[in-house]
Amino acid sequence: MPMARPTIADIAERAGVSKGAVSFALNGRPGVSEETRRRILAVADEMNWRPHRAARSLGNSRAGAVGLILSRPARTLGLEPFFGQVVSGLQAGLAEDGTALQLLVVEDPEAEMAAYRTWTAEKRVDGFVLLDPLIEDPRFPALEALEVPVMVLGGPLADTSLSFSWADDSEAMHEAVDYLAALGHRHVVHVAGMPQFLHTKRRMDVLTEAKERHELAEVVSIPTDYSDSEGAVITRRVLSRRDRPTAIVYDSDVMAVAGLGVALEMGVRVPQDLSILSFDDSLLARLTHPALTALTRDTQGWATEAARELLRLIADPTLTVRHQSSTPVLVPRESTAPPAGQ
Amino acid sequence: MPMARPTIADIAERAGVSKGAVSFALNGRPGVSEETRRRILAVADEMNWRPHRAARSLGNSRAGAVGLILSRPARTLGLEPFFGQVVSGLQAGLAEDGTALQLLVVEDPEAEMAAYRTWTAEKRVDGFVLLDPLIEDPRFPALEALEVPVMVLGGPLADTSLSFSWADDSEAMHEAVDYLAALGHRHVVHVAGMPQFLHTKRRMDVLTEAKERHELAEVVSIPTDYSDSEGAVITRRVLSRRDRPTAIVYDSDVMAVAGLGVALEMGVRVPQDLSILSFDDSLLARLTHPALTALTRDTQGWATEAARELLRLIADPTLTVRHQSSTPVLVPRESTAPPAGQ
DNA sequence: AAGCTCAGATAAAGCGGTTAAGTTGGGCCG
DNA sequence: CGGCCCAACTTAACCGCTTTATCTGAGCTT
Repeated sequence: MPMARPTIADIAERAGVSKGAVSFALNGRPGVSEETRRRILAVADEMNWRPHRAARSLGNSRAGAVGLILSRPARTLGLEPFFGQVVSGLQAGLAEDGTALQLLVVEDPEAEMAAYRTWTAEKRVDGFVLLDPLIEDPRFPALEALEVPVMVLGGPLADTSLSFSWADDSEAMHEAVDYLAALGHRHVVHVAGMPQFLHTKRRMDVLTEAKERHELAEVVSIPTDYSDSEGAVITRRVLSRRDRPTAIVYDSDVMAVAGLGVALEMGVRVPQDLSILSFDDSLLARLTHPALTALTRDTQGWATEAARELLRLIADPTLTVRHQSSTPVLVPRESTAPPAGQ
Repeated sequence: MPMARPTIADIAERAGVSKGAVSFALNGRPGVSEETRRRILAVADEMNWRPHRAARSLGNSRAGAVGLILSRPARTLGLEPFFGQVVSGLQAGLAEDGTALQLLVVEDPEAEMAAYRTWTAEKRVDGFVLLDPLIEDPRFPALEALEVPVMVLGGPLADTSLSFSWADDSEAMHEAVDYLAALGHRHVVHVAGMPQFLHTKRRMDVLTEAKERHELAEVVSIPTDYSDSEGAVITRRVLSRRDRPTAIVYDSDVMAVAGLGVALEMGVRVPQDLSILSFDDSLLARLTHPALTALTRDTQGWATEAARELLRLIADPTLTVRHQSSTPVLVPRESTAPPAGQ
């Protein structure tokens, strides 16, 4: 029969020291001589000891986990590659420290807020990662009030003490528009994401500004809910106009692929009659024919960096981290070309 | 300043009872009268009390979490919609009970095994969910030895005491092959998944058997690593033969989409010259043109059911659960048709 | 040699719950 | 009316680890 889980008391007995000494030794803090430390570590190793998580948490009031709470319809998780990337990226960063990732998917923002409160009150996690910051995000003040470490993926954020890690979407959007303008496009439609998202707004702002800079004839941003169906509907609508755009920028690859499908269905050739650019890259964008020109970024790496910053923040809650990760890069593929008649 | 987190001691004092009574009341177990219970609950509610997770775990030796450990290259997580579906499905089932899902992504099977051991030793979780059972899966005996509740997603499993929840892949594959045969296909290639996976083997077996049953001229299963690139390479190879197949069944939608791309690139028309069927459905399969005929199933619902079963198992570890979920269903779309010259 | 300091260890008090083992007092029985 | 039982509570131990005193003795000072 397997021996019961050893505790530090067992180690202490076997090593002939006190529980306290064992704790000091195992945590690498002063209070024991080097020699005793080595002896204790040897015994612990020999007995195959592992700290009991709950006991440790109770003792030092660290949960050893951080929370990620998503309020999107659950099925979105499987659809948007973004989530998988973020989750595995976060996980990688946290794992370096032995910290776990607790995931919760809820249906609405109220449930999300409730979960922040509950998990904080239960000391279930040491901090949170927030996705998709909104323009006037009600979660920010609430979380500030909870006085819990938070790392927002997105930004930059003003008017909040919360930490964030951002990528320069504006710059990336500039690059995209400059590229299209250089190709000779003057009628550009932007199929955007949810208008309340901060990054959606920033992208739309760049577009408005770009219109003047490049003396474009038309630049419109149309907000959506990120679904493939809205992407398709809007594409169908703008391609049905007499004065149709020669280029469309999509805020997600799912919408871009849906849009491409509509173009095919309507006999609009890509890229001859229409250029398509996706502000989001993934396998999806590469598997289509033609493959989609996209703004690509290392989402996973970004999330890993953010996770590390969050761990720093948890270690020292007085910090406010403002971290910037690399700017998305334009990867030209087959879906963009100069407009016909150019 | 915010009042410190209330503990049951605070509640006890305020309600004029002992800590024990409070614990009984809050957990709905006998030992207090209905009236006292109500009073205690009222006080707890008023003080906005939440149980401290670690304390509770230490007391009743339940971690209140289950683990999901994946050993796949981290990027796969973002690529395969399957994972997102499973994660959100599990999460939904566990949430009903307030149980959390701990996720870990590791690079290789050794690290996966190490994590099972560590998490069990640390009492970090109460049980595990296993994905992708292998034919002679070394994880099974190891986990049996650890004496920890486990629910395998896949099966059916023999020679193990582990519980599992399965969907009848064989039956589904039958349906797919019958359909193709009925359309008139006699040369069918199966671009399979990893050969060591149990479900890959079962699908391949069905195909072999189907060959005789339907008197097909050719039926080949070609194992792959599930990557889009292998899917493409193999498709290119089989389509280059003089005697090319008239239908290809892919074990994942990612490979199916990649295969469709190759067909387009080679001027092979789908479905006129080639029928494509995907043994896996997701947005991906629906967004392509033509949309892919696929075997579809409610992965998320399956995971939710499995999660519930795992909770039962944790409550009563003597159980061995054998749960069957619904069989995948064939959804004909545009990528399948009778072969040319039929 | 008395007085200090300080490293190296011990003992014991938590941390916030759960739970086994008492302790009451009222109702019911013969 | 004494004896018993049982529901309703209380006490206190315990879960496994951390952490804050507290203790001890060797080495230095003066």
